[in-house]
Amino acid sequence: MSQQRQGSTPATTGAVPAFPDLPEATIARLPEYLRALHNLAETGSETVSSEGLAAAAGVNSAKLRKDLSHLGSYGTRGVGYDVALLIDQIEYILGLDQRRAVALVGVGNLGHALAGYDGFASRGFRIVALFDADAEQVGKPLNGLTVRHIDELGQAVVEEGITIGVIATPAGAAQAVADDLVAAGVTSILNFAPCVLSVPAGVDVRKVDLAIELQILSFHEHRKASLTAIPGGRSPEAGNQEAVGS
Amino acid sequence: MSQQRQGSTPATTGAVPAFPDLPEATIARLPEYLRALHNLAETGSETVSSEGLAAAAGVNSAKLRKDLSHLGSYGTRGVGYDVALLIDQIEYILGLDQRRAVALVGVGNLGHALAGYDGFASRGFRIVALFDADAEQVGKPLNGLTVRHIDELGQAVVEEGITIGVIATPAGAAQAVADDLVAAGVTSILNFAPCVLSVPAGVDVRKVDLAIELQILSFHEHRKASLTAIPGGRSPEAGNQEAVGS
DNA sequence: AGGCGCTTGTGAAGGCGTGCACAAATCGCG
DNA sequence: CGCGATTTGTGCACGCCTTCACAAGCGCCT
Ligand SMILES: NC(=O)c1ccc[n+]([C@@H]2O[C@H](COP(=O)([O-])OP(=O)(O)OC[C@H]3O[C@@H](n4cnc5c(N)ncnc54)[C@H](O)[C@@H]3O)[C@@H](O)[C@H]2O)c1
Ligand SMILES: NC(=O)c1ccc[n+]([C@@H]2O[C@H](COP(=O)([O-])OP(=O)(O)OC[C@H]3O[C@@H](n4cnc5c(N)ncnc54)[C@H](O)[C@@H]3O)[C@@H](O)[C@H]2O)c1
Repeated sequence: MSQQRQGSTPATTGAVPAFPDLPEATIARLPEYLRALHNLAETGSETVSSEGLAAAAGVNSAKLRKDLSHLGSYGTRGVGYDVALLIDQIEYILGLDQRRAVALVGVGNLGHALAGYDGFASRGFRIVALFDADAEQVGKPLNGLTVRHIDELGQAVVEEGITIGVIATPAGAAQAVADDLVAAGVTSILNFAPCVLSVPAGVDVRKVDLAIELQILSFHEHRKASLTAIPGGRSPEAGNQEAVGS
Repeated sequence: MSQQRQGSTPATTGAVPAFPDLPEATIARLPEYLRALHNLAETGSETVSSEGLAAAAGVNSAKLRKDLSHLGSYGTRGVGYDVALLIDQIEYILGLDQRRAVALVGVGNLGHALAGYDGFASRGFRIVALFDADAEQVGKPLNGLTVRHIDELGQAVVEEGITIGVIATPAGAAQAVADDLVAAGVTSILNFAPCVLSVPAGVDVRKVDLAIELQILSFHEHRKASLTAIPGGRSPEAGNQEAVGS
């Protein structure tokens, strides 16, 4: 019922580690560095110091240096990092030089926005197929693609070489869609539905839940308010305002 | 019948610490617990064990117990947790009993989807105002609200009691919008634009970058592929290219 | 050629988070 | 009323991550 998180992969062969196993925290920051580097490249910068790049990415410079050191030594002491080289390096590590094919399932409110988003194409991805279960949607053109029925998923995954699936269906359908994606051969899923997905080992799932983000912000608002306000905090039992329901 | 006092919180003022300072990691999981609890409540469950709730939320049960223990002791040994009580408790901690007012800036592709999303309303938030800089958009009705010009932001924040702002504008405009939001009195920002925002201390920013999520998945795809493939990894300097699918 | 200033790469320390394992507490039942 | 089954709450150890601080390396200037 769990997902992701393989145990430590012990060295199998004594082969050269062509693929350094980076810390998860580092991996999560590489895309941010990459975006900052692309911005720098556009402004004509040839090199950048760890301090400069760290500022552009919003992180500590020591952290950035340690992150990059995991990829190898691509900086020059006294000078900094070669912007173009570092871009290639990070894009290679992230596997972006392959322009991965992505399938989007659920062409509703959110799905439409995602399908029309050009920020994916510019950052290494191609949405190559759209799916929905609603007969009303199937067949409609959308941003150069035609919405297909979910039954064609398996076929499309093979034909288009899809490795990543995006779920933008209601929560109730998300697990079924995930099962379909896995069955079709997809091994990475980005889930926008507010629910926990169960997938086999070897399949990676990342979840984006906007309501959770807002709730975290709400907590900090609450905390900030309780500090500036009168110290007497109240107890939650008193049900004056109705609670949220769903 | 209410106290969330920590057993050992010495060395403070005599004031009661109505607000336990939870670990960030715990805070980030509370919304997930809350969602799982609402699901359980709908199925009629009165109580739930840490094991059961942990499974529903997709976490380790020990972790869940430790998280909840930070809120106080709201479980009963040998029985489990009272679902309704725990919901109230978490909603109180997260400050959701106030149904926070949210402003959405940028009514474009993504903004339309967000404005029409009912998942916010059902989880403690009210989008009370929509803003855009485009004269074309201003004045248009959208999901019961009228799009207003960004200049009216300051006024609306006061009138509507807005504490959270959502930025759904292009990256180039995001910093300016953030400045406007802060100037208007907003102290929490959810940013969808792919850029780093600079805000004064005391203002919280959370960022959602979908391309980053995909890139992290891409990394794992790349890693998985490099394991199953021929061990001889290549160096990225060689500017070759390989495409998936065809 | 040599020195100087700048920047990287990293050892070490500390903090945070996780998960195990178990004592304490509670309920149900005979 | 006591006992066993069950489940919480938590002490503890371990590993990951962050941050500091600095030696090593590089280029430039004199
Ligand atoms: N709209 C937003 O801004 C937003 C924000 C955050 C999260 N979400 C989440 O994203 C998901 C989609 O939201 P939405 O507003 O687009 O909903 P929606 O109802 O507008 O769209 C859902 C789409 O999924 C399709 N669908 C349903 N079952 C399917 C199945 N089994 N296979 C394929 N397609 C199926 C429907 O036909 C519909 O077109 C929801 O889980 C929602 O909670 C949406
Ligand atoms: N569309 C998506 O699915 C998607 C996904 C991920 C991230 N994003 C990001 O979200 C942001 C919005 O994306 P989009 O596709 O909706 O873009 P969009 O161009 O469709 O919409 C942007 C809107 O912002 C408005 N705007 C511009 N400058 C403004 C300002 N100074 N003040 C107020 N409003 C202003 C524009 O008038 C427009 O209506 C972008 O940063 C994009 O990278 C979008």
